Amino acid sequence: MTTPPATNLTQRMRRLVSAELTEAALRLMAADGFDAVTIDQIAAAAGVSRRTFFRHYASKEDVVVRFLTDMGADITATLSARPAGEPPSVALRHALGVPLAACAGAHERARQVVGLILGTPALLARFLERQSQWQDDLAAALAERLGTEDGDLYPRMAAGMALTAFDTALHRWNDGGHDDPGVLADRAFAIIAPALDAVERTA
Amino acid sequence: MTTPPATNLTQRMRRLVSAELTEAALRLMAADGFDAVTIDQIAAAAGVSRRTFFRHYASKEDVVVRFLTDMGADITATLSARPAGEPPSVALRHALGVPLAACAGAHERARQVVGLILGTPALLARFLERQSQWQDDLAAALAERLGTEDGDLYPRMAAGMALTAFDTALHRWNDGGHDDPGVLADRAFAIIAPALDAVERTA
DNA sequence: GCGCTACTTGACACTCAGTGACAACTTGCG
DNA sequence: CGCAAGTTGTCACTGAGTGTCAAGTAGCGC
Repeated sequence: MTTPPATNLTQRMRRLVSAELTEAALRLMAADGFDAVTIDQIAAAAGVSRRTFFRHYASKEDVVVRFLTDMGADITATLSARPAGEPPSVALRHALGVPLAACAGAHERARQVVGLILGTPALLARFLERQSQWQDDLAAALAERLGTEDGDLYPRMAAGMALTAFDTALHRWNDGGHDDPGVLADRAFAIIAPALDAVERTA
Repeated sequence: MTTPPATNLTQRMRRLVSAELTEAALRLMAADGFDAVTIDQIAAAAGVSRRTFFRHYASKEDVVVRFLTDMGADITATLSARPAGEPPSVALRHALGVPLAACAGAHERARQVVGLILGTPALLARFLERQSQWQDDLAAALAERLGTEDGDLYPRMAAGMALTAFDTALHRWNDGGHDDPGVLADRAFAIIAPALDAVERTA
């Protein structure tokens, strides 16, 4: 879903270089920290020129955070695909299950990336900026689902609460907690459910 | 509160230069946009050298976002000062009332700064990073207030929900809405209240 | 197979952000 | 008056990010 099949050899080569760059970047950053690694080092480790790095990624943060963009589209698509009668709390839990499943899937790599992002101010800032985009998209999809009028604060609030639950689960999973991110998310969503599914919503 | 009285002349001069820099920065950015303004231009407009700019502010973003740091301390202090028996939704509403009041107070300037922040990706990222710090502090203060055990997700969730309400009110106030930020916040907090004040909290 | 177009790459040069070091100046205090 | 502390300007440097141009290679029609 996030990796459309590469038909051309040119496109496959391009993807290969991108993958080489992210792998080199993550390996170096895991060892020395985000700030200590220069783009020259990343490019050299991947066997390309510095200029080529910027043809694949817009910035040093981007090479770590890029995949979040595609994930945002998947999240919103998942929400839109949920049955119309489903309560918002359940639909949102399924939507945010997409990135959580990605964490639970690639355990070692995911923990490394999450730890790097949450532990680096510059990366955390970019991460939150992406989440802000997720919130806008989720709110739009929710408003579409529920047919709310424009002035209503509920869609954006619901999206924000769901992302708060996601964030809290992610933080807890990252520092110390050996729990599964899914069960942490379930606990977090149980807290916000009373607000998401308040009775007078349909009135 | 955010501006301790300057005793020394040296300190007063320093504050004056800082104020001159922020005013020059905001004036230039309001005209040409954040990215188009260089630090050389800001320093020149304030009548100081480029190096001096960096002795007052750590980065170009910092000159716009600095005041948020002091505000974070005020917010947490306000929360801690609320009566112990007060429900979390009310206490948090009062705490987040601090920055909202700052908006309602300096109308023209506040709208300018908020519009600049919400409309500039780099500034939005820094803004959200600061809010993430607010969330940590608020969660710690809440855990202290309620005497929750370490594994409990509630304090961080409650802080996140309150900040979601704050953010939503701020966004709505910024684009279009001529409402008072306070009443927007009241509407937003009414949505999250059922989750914040769930009955089995004290059990 | 030949040639043309499109795409990617490397190399060079440039602007701007941010930092370290040093000398000159001013304030605060004895 | 004289000294310690703090602020400022200048110079020099690293690193991020961008524009431009020439060279090389895949894709495709002839």
